[in-house]
Amino acid sequence: MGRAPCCEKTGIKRGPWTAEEDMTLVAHIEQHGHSNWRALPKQAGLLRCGKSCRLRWINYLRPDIKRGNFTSEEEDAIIQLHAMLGNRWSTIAARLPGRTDNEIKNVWHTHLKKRLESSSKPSIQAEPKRNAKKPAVAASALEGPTSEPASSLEQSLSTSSATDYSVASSLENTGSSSCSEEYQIDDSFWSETLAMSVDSFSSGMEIGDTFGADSASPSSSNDEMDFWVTLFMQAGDIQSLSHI
DNA sequence: AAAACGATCAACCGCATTCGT
DNA sequence: TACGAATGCGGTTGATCGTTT
Repeated sequence: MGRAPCCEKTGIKRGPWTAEEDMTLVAHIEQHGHSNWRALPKQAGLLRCGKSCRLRWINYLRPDIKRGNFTSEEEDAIIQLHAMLGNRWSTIAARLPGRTDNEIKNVWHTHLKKRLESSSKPSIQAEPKRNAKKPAVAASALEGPTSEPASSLEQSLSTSSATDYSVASSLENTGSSSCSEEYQIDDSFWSETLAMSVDSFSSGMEIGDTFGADSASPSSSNDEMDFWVTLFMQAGDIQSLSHI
Protein backbone atom coordinates (compact mmCIF):
# COMPACT_ATOMS: atom_id res chain seq x y z
CA MET A 1 0.00 0.00 0.00
CA GLY A 2 1.69 3.17 -1.12
CA ARG A 3 1.84 5.78 1.49
CA ALA A 4 1.63 9.43 0.70
CA PRO A 5 4.44 11.42 2.27
CA CYS A 6 3.40 13.25 5.39
CA CYS A 7 3.91 16.52 3.63
CA GLU A 8 5.04 17.91 0.34
CA LYS A 9 8.76 18.36 0.51
CA THR A 10 8.71 21.60 -1.37
CA GLY A 11 7.97 24.79 0.49
CA ILE A 12 8.00 23.08 3.85
CA LYS A 13 10.31 24.52 6.43
CA ARG A 14 12.43 22.18 8.49
CA GLY A 15 14.84 22.41 11.37
CA PRO A 16 14.54 24.23 14.66
CA TRP A 17 11.36 26.14 15.39
CA THR A 18 11.49 29.88 15.87
CA ALA A 19 9.75 31.66 18.73
CA GLU A 20 7.39 33.19 16.22
CA GLU A 21 6.40 29.80 14.85
CA ASP A 22 5.89 28.54 18.37
CA MET A 23 3.61 31.44 19.17
CA THR A 24 1.64 30.93 15.99
CA LEU A 25 1.17 27.26 16.69
CA VAL A 26 0.20 27.76 20.32
CA ALA A 27 -2.24 30.53 19.47
CA HIS A 28 -3.86 28.47 16.77
CA ILE A 29 -4.22 25.38 18.92
CA GLU A 30 -5.60 27.39 21.82
CA GLN A 31 -8.17 28.87 19.52
CA HIS A 32 -9.07 25.95 17.29
CA GLY A 33 -7.64 22.87 18.91
CA HIS A 34 -5.74 20.24 16.98
CA SER A 35 -8.34 17.95 15.59
CA ASN A 36 -6.58 17.71 12.25
CA TRP A 37 -2.82 17.94 12.31
CA ARG A 38 -2.50 17.67 8.58
CA ALA A 39 -4.67 20.68 7.94
CA LEU A 40 -3.38 22.66 10.91
CA PRO A 41 -0.24 24.22 9.46
CA LYS A 42 -2.12 25.52 6.47
CA GLN A 43 -4.87 26.94 8.64
CA ALA A 44 -2.35 28.49 11.02
CA GLY A 45 -0.20 29.85 8.23
CA LEU A 46 2.82 27.78 9.16
CA LEU A 47 5.25 26.44 6.59
CA ARG A 48 5.56 23.18 8.44
CA CYS A 49 4.11 19.75 7.94
CA GLY A 50 1.45 18.53 10.30
CA LYS A 51 3.73 15.92 11.70
CA SER A 52 6.27 18.52 12.66
CA CYS A 53 3.57 20.67 14.29
CA ARG A 54 2.28 17.75 16.27
CA LEU A 55 5.74 16.83 17.46
CA ARG A 56 6.52 20.38 18.45
CA TRP A 57 3.30 20.69 20.38
CA ILE A 58 3.56 17.37 22.15
CA ASN A 59 7.23 17.55 23.01
CA TYR A 60 7.66 21.22 23.73
CA LEU A 61 4.70 23.57 23.62
CA ARG A 62 2.04 21.72 25.51
CA PRO A 63 1.17 23.72 28.63
CA ASP A 64 1.41 20.76 30.95
CA ILE A 65 4.94 19.86 29.99
CA LYS A 66 7.18 19.64 32.99
CA ARG A 67 10.53 21.19 32.15
CA GLY A 68 13.77 20.71 33.95
CA ASN A 69 15.80 17.84 35.24
CA PHE A 70 14.34 14.50 36.04
CA THR A 71 14.14 13.68 39.72
CA SER A 72 15.74 10.53 40.97
CA GLU A 73 12.25 9.17 41.61
CA GLU A 74 11.34 9.77 38.00
CA GLU A 75 14.53 8.16 36.82
CA ASP A 76 13.99 5.15 39.00
CA ALA A 77 10.45 4.89 37.70
CA ILE A 78 11.73 4.98 34.14
CA ILE A 79 14.25 2.28 34.89
CA GLN A 80 11.61 0.16 36.51
CA LEU A 81 9.06 0.67 33.76
CA HIS A 82 11.63 0.07 31.08
CA ALA A 83 12.61 -3.19 32.74
CA MET A 84 9.00 -4.27 32.50
CA LEU A 85 7.88 -2.71 29.23
CA GLY A 86 10.97 -2.34 27.14
CA ASN A 87 11.20 0.57 24.72
CA ARG A 88 7.54 1.53 24.99
CA TRP A 89 8.36 5.12 25.57
CA SER A 90 4.86 6.45 25.14
CA THR A 91 3.53 3.99 27.69
CA ILE A 92 6.28 4.95 30.09
CA ALA A 93 5.59 8.61 29.43
CA ALA A 94 1.93 8.09 30.25
CA ARG A 95 3.07 7.09 33.71
CA LEU A 96 5.15 10.20 34.21
CA PRO A 97 2.91 13.26 34.14
CA GLY A 98 4.39 16.15 32.23
CA ARG A 99 7.12 14.10 30.61
CA THR A 100 7.16 13.21 26.94
CA ASP A 101 8.15 9.99 25.28
CA ASN A 102 10.90 11.78 23.40
CA GLU A 103 12.32 13.25 26.57
CA ILE A 104 12.22 9.94 28.38
CA LYS A 105 13.84 8.24 25.42
CA ASN A 106 16.62 10.82 25.45
CA VAL A 107 17.18 10.52 29.18
CA TRP A 108 17.28 6.79 28.90
CA HIS A 109 19.91 6.79 26.21
CA THR A 110 22.01 9.56 27.72
CA HIS A 111 21.84 8.85 31.44
CA LEU A 112 20.00 5.81 32.62
CA LYS A 113 21.33 3.19 30.26
CA LYS A 114 24.90 4.14 31.09
CA ARG A 115 24.08 4.26 34.76
CA LEU A 116 22.75 0.72 34.69
CA GLU A 117 25.55 -0.52 32.51
CA SER A 118 28.18 0.91 34.79
CA SER A 119 26.46 -0.46 37.88
CA SER A 120 26.23 -3.89 36.31
CA LYS A 121 29.98 -3.89 35.76
CA PRO A 122 31.27 -2.80 39.16
CA SER A 123 34.79 -4.05 38.68
CA ILE A 124 35.37 -2.06 35.57
CA GLN A 125 36.14 1.58 35.98
CA ALA A 126 32.75 2.93 36.85
CA GLU A 127 33.28 6.58 36.17
CA PRO A 128 33.58 7.60 32.57
CA LYS A 129 36.17 10.20 31.93
CA ARG A 130 33.61 12.87 31.22
CA ASN A 131 31.28 12.28 34.10
CA ALA A 132 31.92 15.70 35.53
CA LYS A 133 30.23 17.26 32.57
CA LYS A 134 26.97 19.17 33.01
CA PRO A 135 26.99 19.11 36.80
CA ALA A 136 23.33 19.90 37.27
CA VAL A 137 22.09 17.12 35.08
CA ALA A 138 24.66 14.63 36.15
CA ALA A 139 24.02 15.35 39.80
CA SER A 140 20.32 14.91 39.43
CA ALA A 141 20.83 11.67 37.65
CA LEU A 142 23.08 10.21 40.27
CA GLU A 143 21.93 11.81 43.45
CA GLY A 144 18.77 12.71 45.27
CA PRO A 145 15.74 14.64 44.11
CA THR A 146 16.15 18.19 43.04
CA SER A 147 13.43 20.75 43.09
CA GLU A 148 10.51 18.72 41.87
CA PRO A 149 8.28 17.15 44.42
CA ALA A 150 7.45 13.56 43.68
CA SER A 151 3.85 13.70 44.73
CA SER A 152 2.37 13.61 41.27
CA LEU A 153 4.67 10.82 40.34
CA GLU A 154 3.74 8.85 43.37
CA GLN A 155 0.13 9.43 42.60
CA SER A 156 0.56 8.20 39.10
CA LEU A 157 2.26 5.14 40.39
CA SER A 158 -0.22 4.61 43.14
CA THR A 159 -1.34 1.32 41.73
CA SER A 160 2.03 -0.07 42.61
CA SER A 161 2.44 1.30 46.06
CA ALA A 162 4.33 -1.72 47.23
CA THR A 163 6.78 -1.47 44.41
CA ASP A 164 9.02 1.06 46.09
CA TYR A 165 11.00 1.43 42.90
CA SER A 166 12.75 -1.75 43.84
CA VAL A 167 13.50 -3.07 40.40
CA ALA A 168 16.26 -0.60 39.81
CA SER A 169 18.02 -1.49 42.99
CA SER A 170 17.46 -5.15 42.48
CA LEU A 171 18.93 -4.92 39.04
CA GLU A 172 21.89 -3.14 40.46
CA ASN A 173 22.25 -5.55 43.31
CA THR A 174 22.11 -8.66 41.24
CA GLY A 175 24.12 -7.17 38.48
CA SER A 176 22.62 -9.89 36.39
CA SER A 177 21.12 -7.97 33.56
CA SER A 178 21.57 -4.77 31.75
CA CYS A 179 18.33 -3.06 31.04
CA SER A 180 18.62 -3.50 27.33
CA GLU A 181 17.93 -7.15 27.74
CA GLU A 182 14.40 -8.41 27.44
CA TYR A 183 12.60 -9.10 30.61
CA GLN A 184 12.27 -12.85 30.77
CA ILE A 185 8.82 -14.05 31.73
CA ASP A 186 7.98 -17.71 31.85
CA ASP A 187 4.65 -19.46 31.55
CA SER A 188 4.13 -20.04 35.22
CA PHE A 189 4.54 -16.35 35.78
CA TRP A 190 1.79 -15.60 33.28
CA SER A 191 -0.63 -18.08 34.74
CA GLU A 192 -0.02 -16.76 38.22
CA THR A 193 -0.24 -13.16 37.17
CA LEU A 194 -3.33 -13.49 35.05
CA ALA A 195 -5.11 -15.38 37.78
CA MET A 196 -4.05 -12.79 40.31
CA SER A 197 -5.05 -9.86 38.17
CA VAL A 198 -8.73 -10.66 38.28
CA ASP A 199 -8.82 -10.43 42.03
CA SER A 200 -6.70 -7.34 42.06
CA PHE A 201 -8.88 -5.39 39.71
CA SER A 202 -12.03 -6.34 41.50
CA SER A 203 -10.55 -5.19 44.78
CA GLY A 204 -10.10 -1.53 44.14
CA MET A 205 -7.51 -1.37 41.42
CA GLU A 206 -8.06 1.90 39.64
CA ILE A 207 -7.88 1.83 35.93
CA GLY A 208 -7.88 4.94 33.85
CA ASP A 209 -7.25 7.58 36.49
CA THR A 210 -3.56 7.09 36.21
CA PHE A 211 -3.22 8.53 32.77
CA GLY A 212 -2.75 12.22 32.87
CA ALA A 213 -5.21 14.64 31.34
CA ASP A 214 -2.58 15.28 28.70
CA SER A 215 -3.08 11.85 27.30
CA ALA A 216 -3.74 12.50 23.67
CA SER A 217 -6.76 10.33 23.25
CA PRO A 218 -8.34 8.74 26.26
CA SER A 219 -9.59 5.72 24.49
CA SER A 220 -10.29 2.12 25.10
CA SER A 221 -6.85 1.26 23.83
CA ASN A 222 -5.36 3.41 26.55
CA ASP A 223 -7.43 1.61 29.11
CA GLU A 224 -6.28 -1.62 27.67
CA MET A 225 -2.69 -0.53 27.81
CA ASP A 226 -3.22 0.66 31.33
CA PHE A 227 -4.47 -2.77 32.18
CA TRP A 228 -1.26 -4.27 30.94
CA VAL A 229 0.89 -1.66 32.57
CA THR A 230 -0.80 -2.28 35.87
CA LEU A 231 -0.43 -5.95 35.31
CA PHE A 232 3.26 -5.55 34.67
CA MET A 233 3.61 -3.32 37.67
CA GLN A 234 2.11 -5.97 39.86
CA ALA A 235 4.14 -8.62 38.18
CA GLY A 236 7.17 -6.52 38.93
CA ASP A 237 6.23 -6.56 42.56
CA ILE A 238 5.98 -10.29 42.49
CA GLN A 239 9.25 -10.71 40.66
CA SER A 240 11.17 -8.35 42.89
CA LEU A 241 9.67 -9.83 46.01
CA SER A 242 10.66 -13.27 44.88
CA HIS A 243 14.27 -12.12 44.77
CA ILE A 244 14.19 -11.14 48.43
C1' DA B 1 42.89 30.66 23.35
C1' DA B 2 41.44 27.34 20.48
C1' DA B 3 40.83 22.85 18.61
C1' DA B 4 39.09 18.29 19.54
C1' DC B 5 36.01 15.52 21.62
C1' DG B 6 31.84 13.97 23.81
C1' DA B 7 27.11 14.70 25.66
C1' DT B 8 22.66 16.37 25.04
C1' DC B 9 18.30 17.01 22.98
C1' DA B 10 15.14 18.81 19.37
C1' DA B 11 13.65 17.25 15.23
C1' DC B 12 13.21 14.07 11.34
C1' DC B 13 12.15 9.58 9.15
C1' DG B 14 9.75 5.57 8.18
C1' DC B 15 6.86 1.91 9.75
C1' DA B 16 2.68 0.37 12.30
C1' DT B 17 -1.73 1.12 13.74
C1' DT B 18 -6.14 3.29 13.76
C1' DC B 19 -9.87 5.60 11.58
C1' DG B 20 -13.18 6.89 8.06
C1' DT B 21 -15.54 5.92 3.85
C1' DT C 1 -14.36 -5.88 3.58
C1' DA C 2 -10.99 -3.16 1.32
C1' DC C 3 -8.66 0.79 0.75
C1' DG C 4 -6.55 5.21 1.57
C1' DA C 5 -5.67 8.88 4.87
C1' DA C 6 -4.30 10.35 9.32
C1' DT C 7 -2.04 9.70 13.45
C1' DG C 8 1.14 7.53 16.77
C1' DC C 9 5.38 5.56 17.88
C1' DG C 10 10.24 4.26 18.17
C1' DG C 11 14.75 4.69 16.06
C1' DT C 12 18.02 7.76 14.43
C1' DT C 13 20.35 12.01 13.14
C1' DG C 14 22.57 16.34 13.41
C1' DA C 15 23.28 20.87 15.47
C1' DT C 16 24.76 22.90 19.55
C1' DC C 17 27.03 23.38 23.77
C1' DG C 18 30.25 22.14 27.52
C1' DT C 19 34.58 20.03 28.87
C1' DT C 20 39.16 18.64 28.24
C1' DT C 21 43.67 18.98 26.48
